[in-house]
Amino acid sequence: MRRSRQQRDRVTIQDVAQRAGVSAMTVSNVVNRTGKVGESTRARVRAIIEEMGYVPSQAARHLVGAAPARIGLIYLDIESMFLSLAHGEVSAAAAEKGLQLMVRRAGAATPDKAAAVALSLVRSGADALLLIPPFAELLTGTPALRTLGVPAVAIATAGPLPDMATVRIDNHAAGRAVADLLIARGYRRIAIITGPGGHSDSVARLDGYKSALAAHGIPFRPELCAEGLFSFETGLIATDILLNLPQPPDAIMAANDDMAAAALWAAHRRGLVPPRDLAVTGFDDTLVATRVWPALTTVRQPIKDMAVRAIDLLVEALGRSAAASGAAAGGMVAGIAPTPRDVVLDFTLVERGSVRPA
Amino acid sequence: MRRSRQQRDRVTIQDVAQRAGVSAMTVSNVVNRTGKVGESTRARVRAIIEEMGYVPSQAARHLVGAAPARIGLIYLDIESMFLSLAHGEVSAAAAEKGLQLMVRRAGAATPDKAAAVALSLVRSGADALLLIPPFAELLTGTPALRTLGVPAVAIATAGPLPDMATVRIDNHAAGRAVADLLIARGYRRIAIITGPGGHSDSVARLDGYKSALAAHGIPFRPELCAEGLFSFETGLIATDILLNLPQPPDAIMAANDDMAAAALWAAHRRGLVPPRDLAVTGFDDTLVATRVWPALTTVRQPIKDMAVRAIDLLVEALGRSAAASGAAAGGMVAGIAPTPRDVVLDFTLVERGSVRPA
DNA sequence: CTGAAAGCGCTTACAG
DNA sequence: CTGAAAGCGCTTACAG
Repeated sequence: MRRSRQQRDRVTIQDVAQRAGVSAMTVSNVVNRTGKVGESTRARVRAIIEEMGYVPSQAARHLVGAAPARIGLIYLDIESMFLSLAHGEVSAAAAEKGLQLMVRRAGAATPDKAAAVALSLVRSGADALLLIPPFAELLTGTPALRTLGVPAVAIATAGPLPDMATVRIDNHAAGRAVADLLIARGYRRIAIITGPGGHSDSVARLDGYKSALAAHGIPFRPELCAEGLFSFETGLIATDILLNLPQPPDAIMAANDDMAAAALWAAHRRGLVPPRDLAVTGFDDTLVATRVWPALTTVRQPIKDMAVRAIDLLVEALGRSAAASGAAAGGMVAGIAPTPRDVVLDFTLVERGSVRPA
Repeated sequence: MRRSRQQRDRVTIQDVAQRAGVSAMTVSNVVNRTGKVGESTRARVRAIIEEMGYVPSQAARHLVGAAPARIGLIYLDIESMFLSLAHGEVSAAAAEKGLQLMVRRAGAATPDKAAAVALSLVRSGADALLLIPPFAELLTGTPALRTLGVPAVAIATAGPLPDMATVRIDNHAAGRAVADLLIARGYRRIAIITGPGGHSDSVARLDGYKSALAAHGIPFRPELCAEGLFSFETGLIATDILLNLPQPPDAIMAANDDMAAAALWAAHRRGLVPPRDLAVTGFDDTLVATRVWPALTTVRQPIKDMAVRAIDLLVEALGRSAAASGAAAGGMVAGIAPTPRDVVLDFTLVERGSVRPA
């Protein structure tokens, strides 16, 4: 009489089978579209499934190893619009493909922490890892990642990585595009607030900036180069340092929108009116870009597409590893198409009010 | 030789049992701290679990109905800082308790859509529902919710609801507090941008605003009352309407931070300098509150605490329904402590630069 | 084209 | 304090 929580009105494959007068196996074959079931049987079973509201138990499918894989996501719990967007999009993309996302928070952004969380994720059954900043950089090259033995794909890295697939934009080109725009608009003392030194995407953007200056014969001045940590607060500090320079910049390129918002903030606080007195550009095109005044000219990373592509890569890698073991069992050896290891998506330079118009 | 994806190096309860020279049941009892295992056995088993890196299979636990419940979350895919924060905090709180969160997107904010998604969630195995705005209001009172037969708890509602537990702040008091502050700072033509008419939390805040005016002998003027839809764009429109009034307001109370950011934006666009020319207040204390200039004076809803409390209520309700069926089976009848149906948490009025200081 | 059997990893009664 | 047995809902070989 007593039913466990699971049993709550659950229609099982047996119920459907019995009602349809077939075996559970046949129902399973109908549900999974294996094409092994006759047309008439299939139609009848489908109708009954619909009528009874049957939904396969994910738990049971997992148990027999037939469920879609579970992918592990490590996230850093900081107030970052970009990370929370990325987190959300990955979550949506995974759900779309019917994958289960296992998210786990890393207390700090250190290789050790990252490795520990990755390990715990894999032990709990994660079949693959999806890395969002800064975890790809933290984990790449470590023995931990190799030991885990699960495929990993990273989003928004600076470039390709040897031990995982990557989905990203061309950060060098993006940095170059922003600097080119600023130069085209007549700014000449262009400062840059980079991300933390270790972040190679930030380094790539800095290089793009330098190449733009060089192309236009503008000398690179180290004092116009300030380092931030991607946070609003560090953006504020960096901007104040820049604006206190004997010859302050007329434009500031920030490595993300949060720091760009801070640059605007610091400018307002001094009574400067952007973009007249100071141009500011962001990066990522997060929600804050359109909330601040003036709205930020920024680089849109296609986060949603990146998430979708990353999930696709994961599905592919997972499928391939299954196929590989099957082939091995069958005695075959080669012929497996290589997964693209580095997907580079287009970015968009979004022009808004924080840079003066042409 | 061939192993399914599930089998990837998984250490099972059997492996541990064998190595420890006990039965799987005993290992299970150690893992689940049932207290039925002797001290020495427990210590030995624990050591072996640690050594082998055993992690129980959630799938298997689910299958036998012993796993922590799965809770369904319906979300609306709009660009709302508050909703994305709430989503994130609920996700974190659920993970903290080891609950599995099943999130599903509703295409539109209609009762039908909401009911359909809720049903699909429950059919897929959700044991309970966690409702974030606007789904509690959409679902309350509908036969759908009653039919589902799972406990539901809602976050950030205007008041208690008859068919679900609620975790919220006192919206009337919050509206009153903001208006009181504005009046104390000398503002007298205080406009308000509300949420959509249907939203009762918005109505409650409006009432709080009215009561503050009344308490200070300031007449309520309907023309100072504009309706928004919680979006930045509608905030912009509402603000322009207010600022175009023959006698424009000297302060604007917005129903959320996004619309407050829009009010600031519209003010800047006209060359007004806040808070000198116009005070603006927000609601929710989301990330944008500190990104805009000047930073928003706003009401902080304790989203994180709300999420935690909501999850706790759910766990409690789930446990109780299990206990209830157990008691029923044993022939008992009453004595079940009622779950608190309406938890009211404290809000905080956060003063920042968008209102002039005392 | 369809099915009977075994088993995924775990826990719940039920015995000792 | 400990264990043998049954079963959760599904799918994978293997037969017909």
